[in-house]
Amino acid sequence: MTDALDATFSALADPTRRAILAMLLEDDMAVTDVAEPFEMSLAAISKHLVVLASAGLVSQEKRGRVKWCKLEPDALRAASVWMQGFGQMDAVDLDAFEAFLAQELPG
Amino acid sequence: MTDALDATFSALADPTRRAILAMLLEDDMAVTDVAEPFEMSLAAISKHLVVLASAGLVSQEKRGRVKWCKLEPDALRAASVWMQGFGQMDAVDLDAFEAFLAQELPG
DNA sequence: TTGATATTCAACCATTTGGTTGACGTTCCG
DNA sequence: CGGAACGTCAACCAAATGGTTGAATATCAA
Repeated sequence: MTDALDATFSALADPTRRAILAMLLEDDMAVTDVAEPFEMSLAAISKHLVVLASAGLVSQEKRGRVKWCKLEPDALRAASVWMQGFGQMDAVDLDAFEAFLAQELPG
Repeated sequence: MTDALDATFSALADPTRRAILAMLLEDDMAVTDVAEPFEMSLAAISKHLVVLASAGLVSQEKRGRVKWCKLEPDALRAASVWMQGFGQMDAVDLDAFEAFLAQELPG
């Protein structure tokens, strides 16, 4: 029942996780290096990365001891489309956007 | 410390709240009418509207007995900008986007 | 005034979330 | 081999979240 948008938005709701995404925007990083600037345990960052990965926002690949974390911007696309629809209320494609939204309506 | 993006994204993380926003996209509505299609108490919907309102995604104006709920698409703009940055990683304005992100990086 | 409608408040509950610490399994290096 | 680095797991904790019910507060209408 957990929608992909649920996972995406709740992953984005935490400032630590958004900061991680911003760091990964510049480069792929090891878990330890992701954790370095934060005043928080490595285990906590590891958990945040699990959340980001299970939302598809980040992929992780283990090479040797090191687990490399990579930003996956495609996963943001659906959520971005969702949001842009609200910003463009007066645009011509409102019907298509509402059809997309209708998938989420109850009943 | 609670960033505006925190509030926006965590408000959007709930499917009931996203559905409410979709309903309000079509028209302003009273709280009771917002609640009608959901299999959930009115009090629960009232709480969801408080969350949406405190994130600035919805405004509420009481006229008589009825509290009218109105979509506020502007509040989505900052979050939308944030997300679009990730989708446009190869765009020229990457520097400006990173400057914006830098506000969220830890000290 | 009496009663129905609209909405919130308060108390409560179960579950999830975001963090900690310490032990653990891997992998590299000397 | 022995130790250090990388990362996760497990148990625990406090606080937040999402829901319930029942009482309370306004407002309209007869």
